[in-house]
Amino acid sequence: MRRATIADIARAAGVSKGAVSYALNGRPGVSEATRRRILAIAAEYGWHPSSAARALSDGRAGVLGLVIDRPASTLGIESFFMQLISGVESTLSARSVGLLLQVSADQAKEMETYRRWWAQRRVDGVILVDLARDDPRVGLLEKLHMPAVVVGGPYGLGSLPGVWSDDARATTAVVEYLAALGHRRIARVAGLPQLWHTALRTKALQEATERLGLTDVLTINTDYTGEQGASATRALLSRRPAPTAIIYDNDVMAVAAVAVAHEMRVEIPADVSVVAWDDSPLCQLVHPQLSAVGRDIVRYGAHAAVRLLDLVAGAEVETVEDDTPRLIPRGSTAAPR
Amino acid sequence: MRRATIADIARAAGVSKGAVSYALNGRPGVSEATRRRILAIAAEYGWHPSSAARALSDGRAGVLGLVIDRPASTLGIESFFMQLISGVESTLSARSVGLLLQVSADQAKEMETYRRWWAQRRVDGVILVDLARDDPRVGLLEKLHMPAVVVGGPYGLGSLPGVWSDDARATTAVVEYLAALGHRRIARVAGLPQLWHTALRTKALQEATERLGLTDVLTINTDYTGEQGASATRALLSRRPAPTAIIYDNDVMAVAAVAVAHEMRVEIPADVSVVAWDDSPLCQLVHPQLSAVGRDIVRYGAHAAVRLLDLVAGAEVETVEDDTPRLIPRGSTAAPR
DNA sequence: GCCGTTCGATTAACCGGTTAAGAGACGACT
DNA sequence: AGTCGTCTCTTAACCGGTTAATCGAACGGC
Repeated sequence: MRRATIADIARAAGVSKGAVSYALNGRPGVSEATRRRILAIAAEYGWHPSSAARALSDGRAGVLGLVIDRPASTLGIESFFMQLISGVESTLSARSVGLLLQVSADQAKEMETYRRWWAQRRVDGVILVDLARDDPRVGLLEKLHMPAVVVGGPYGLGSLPGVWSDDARATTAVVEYLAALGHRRIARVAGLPQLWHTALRTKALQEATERLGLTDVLTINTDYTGEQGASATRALLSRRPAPTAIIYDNDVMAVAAVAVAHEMRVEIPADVSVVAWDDSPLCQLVHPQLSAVGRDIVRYGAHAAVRLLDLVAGAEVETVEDDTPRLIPRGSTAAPR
Repeated sequence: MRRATIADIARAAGVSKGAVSYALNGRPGVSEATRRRILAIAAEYGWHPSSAARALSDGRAGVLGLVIDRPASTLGIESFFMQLISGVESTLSARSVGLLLQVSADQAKEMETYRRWWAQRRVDGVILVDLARDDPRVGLLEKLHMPAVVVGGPYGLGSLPGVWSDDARATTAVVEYLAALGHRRIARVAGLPQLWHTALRTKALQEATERLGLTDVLTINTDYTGEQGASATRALLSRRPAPTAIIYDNDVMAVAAVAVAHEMRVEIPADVSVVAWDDSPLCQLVHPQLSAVGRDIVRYGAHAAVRLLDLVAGAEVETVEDDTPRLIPRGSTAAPR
């Protein structure tokens, strides 16, 4: 059966296309009786407006875009993106707005995608993730005047609004907690150094350890994969003196650390305490369960989506701070031996 | 700066809209000189066709859809879907086709999404995942005449083409391998029982153990979460006699098993062998590394996307068998003590 | 010189909606 | 009775592409 168009409904109701459009959009211009008749026919036909026709006519695509440029290998197990997508979706699907997803090879491709999407009017705006220092994507989106909300901040946003969480404060809290437990040598297995949040955490870690008079802090940068997390952990645990606490920039690397500790006969938390950043179910899957810095990523994604929709609708949208991530102590942190 | 339309290009080149369309689509009807001039102007303007206008005109959305209805909590860490999406994307982005993603609450919502997407002409077709027995989605898509490719099979597909892998054969191979190692009591922590692949694996497991004269096989169904995997593992390891080998239906539950074994002072693989189904980087993150049944999920997704594009283009598409998953032995399997 | 082709371009309709402008019908008010 | 306003509905243009039909000019053949 052919999919119904507004003309089919008009014919069935014995009115003009225009009347049908008014009726279906709840606008004045048709009597209540006619409106009800038209709505009944539309429902019977299972009619929904053609997204293309509506987009062409009112200039709105009804779709937001998200580009992720991480390789499939790391994308798979790191739960952050899937959680974020779930959150974005919860906002969008309630409003029947679509989410166009692209997994990109690199930043150049990602930028090309923005240009194309915008020229094609395929999306009304995009959510930007993995904000880096001197990120060229910010300038591009500004130049295109393409609505965009950054998941991240508060620095490096240019004129784009962002949704950010205070990683620096959370880092300080973690360091203070570890120091209170008696740790003096804290190390960190960090993510990509060019990312803003990596840099912010690194800086906060340095400041906090300095202020508290801790020493021997080492931050090792990685690409977030379990392999690099594991080898960084091996390197750290082989130092003499070894750190008594290690902070990991994602859940995957922290889990890898548990395996490395096991393999090296190092006990968690007796010999070394482990803190994972971005709590996830994965952290509760290993033994001991991992103390983790957590926040509601699903809600974080939902917030970003709401703000992008507002921005697309023409509202003024300011950068906003989301909840500060907080430490959830579990079995992987304790006083050093 | 306003985004260029075909009319802008026509004006700049001093020709009609039609001529521009012919030139940009590589069709006859314009001279080579004019074509080159038009192409140069289009490139200079950064012109791309409005997806809405093109969709309206030729009836193709240039977008495929994917609905996943798992809760955010399990979606996050199970790498299957992200890998699948990466694979689908690798095919689609090469052809500038979009992927519309929806994370759905339940199957009813999912089916409503299909109806809406199709009526709205928002997608040209969909990829169906998590095929269940008597799956109502199959009948719906058939009724709508909506192009769809199922990731799964070969049963329960109705008239829809599928891309499937022979889980039964892989299950048999795993059982034979464990039997050859000397295992007599094999258990399995399975996924949702209504899913076809769960049922197929269960049946194959029963047949193989029966044929090999193995006993005391127990299959416990779960919802794929680490918690349920952990409690199923606790239950199994508490039995007397306990199974000497356990097969898990996803990577997350197998990882949870490692923690449970640790907690219960049960040694892997000396006391119990563990096999994970659907290998992922996660399996190599724990100690010992998990023997796993693996296949290239990214490629699997890419295959499904190619077939769906063919189907949308009007080709006859048959159900096709993908590579059979194969066991990758690592440190979690050995002869029983 | 006339006719039929071919080439290169234009014209106009169409896809399925939205919406400004206009046109009847009807009741209220002066 | 005439005028005005309101309500309901129709008409037609428009969004930005595609494409069948058409048209004019140049050219070759007789």
